[in-house]
Amino acid sequence: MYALVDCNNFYVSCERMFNPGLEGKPVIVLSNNDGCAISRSDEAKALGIEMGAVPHLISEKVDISQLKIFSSNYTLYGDMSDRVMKLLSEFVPRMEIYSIDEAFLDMSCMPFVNLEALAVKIKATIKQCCGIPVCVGIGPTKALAKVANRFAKKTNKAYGVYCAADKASIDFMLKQTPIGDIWNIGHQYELLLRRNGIFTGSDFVHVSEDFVRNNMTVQGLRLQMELKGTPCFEWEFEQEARKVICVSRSFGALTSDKAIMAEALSNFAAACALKLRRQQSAARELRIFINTNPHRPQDKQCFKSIVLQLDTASNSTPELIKYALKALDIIFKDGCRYMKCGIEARNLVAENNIQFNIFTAGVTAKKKKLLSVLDKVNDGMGKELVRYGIQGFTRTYKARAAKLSPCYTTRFEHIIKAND
DNA sequence: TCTGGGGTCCTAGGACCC
DNA sequence: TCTGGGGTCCTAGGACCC
Repeated sequence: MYALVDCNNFYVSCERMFNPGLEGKPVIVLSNNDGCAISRSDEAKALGIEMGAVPHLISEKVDISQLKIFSSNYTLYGDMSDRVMKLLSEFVPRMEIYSIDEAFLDMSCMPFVNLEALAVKIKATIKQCCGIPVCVGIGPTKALAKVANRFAKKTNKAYGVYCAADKASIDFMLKQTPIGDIWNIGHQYELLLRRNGIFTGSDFVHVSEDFVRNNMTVQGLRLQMELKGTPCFEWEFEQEARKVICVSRSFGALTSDKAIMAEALSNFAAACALKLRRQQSAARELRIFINTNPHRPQDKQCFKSIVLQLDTASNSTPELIKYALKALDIIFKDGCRYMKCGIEARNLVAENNIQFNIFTAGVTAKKKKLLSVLDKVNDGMGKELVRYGIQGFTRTYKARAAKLSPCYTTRFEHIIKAND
């Protein structure tokens, strides 16, 4: 049996935790660069604010003075997520962290436990210890646990638990679940299925396997099996090494200044190198890209990217910066107003498995030591103190984050003060 | 003024091999 | 009429997730 625990409106709930005045009010959290809404309180949803809604359109629709808006504060959300996950891990022998606000719990080795009662207890504990409301769905497969979770949220959020452990409760749930609400059925598949008269989870389960295979690939077939009760999605208890590592951001303002782009790209390359070192990988290939704003048809458009093969696989900050700047020299064009750039490390190998050549073998150990010292210093400080010159200090490209809340749990100077 | 960022998996089709 | 057959590897593109 699987349980899926999912935090309700997670980012909004994190903001509310440290700002109780937000309780009962419409609250939204914006994406990077304050672009669009990515987390909404129930009150904000009730006002008709959609996922992905952009602020200037929201202000046309609702009374903006009533709405509390926040930039996303990933430091805070990441730390709150760690706390929730740590608590969850105390209830079960094994769990899989699925995303920042969701985890699958392994309930298969608990034959004498009342799973629904356990779920109720988990929910209460997370609320009490972390201040975050969650819902729990239970089912014999991951997909059914997912559907059960959504069902709990929609039908009885206050109780927040649905146990789809037997045929009757599974059928009951699938009949009431619109096809588009099922995990792994996105917009395109929803349209396709509706065109073919499939409107609910229950309809989908009864469609022929051939139809599903032909129209939705083996992934669709696996999903159908899961909804019928046969597990096809495996446990992933250990976080597998990433196959691609990408760092990219939109700028706070459009720019045609190559120096600014170089600064941005250097910082993204440094972040990318750090991520590579954290998972003990090195890249054999880098893709560097720069984009103008596709939403401005009046501007000259430029979408350039280039893939560079590295002589020797690398996760070194100065190396990646060097390649990034070389790439920028090749693809940068004067006269375009750029909105975004990024770097993607691909074709990764294990760090201790790098094929050196005759020129690089000796130097690398020394470089590696230097970088590990640099990482240690920066880690100890909780922020990036030691940097390369090209990374700069202006950060003029920086994304907008006009309504950022404090890092309540990770910075001493941001800790809440109690009035005496 | 103005639309996120970071991932995964699968498939079709082309290049190339014997 | 009739232009091999069976592989591998790579890439681009499309679907999905939070």
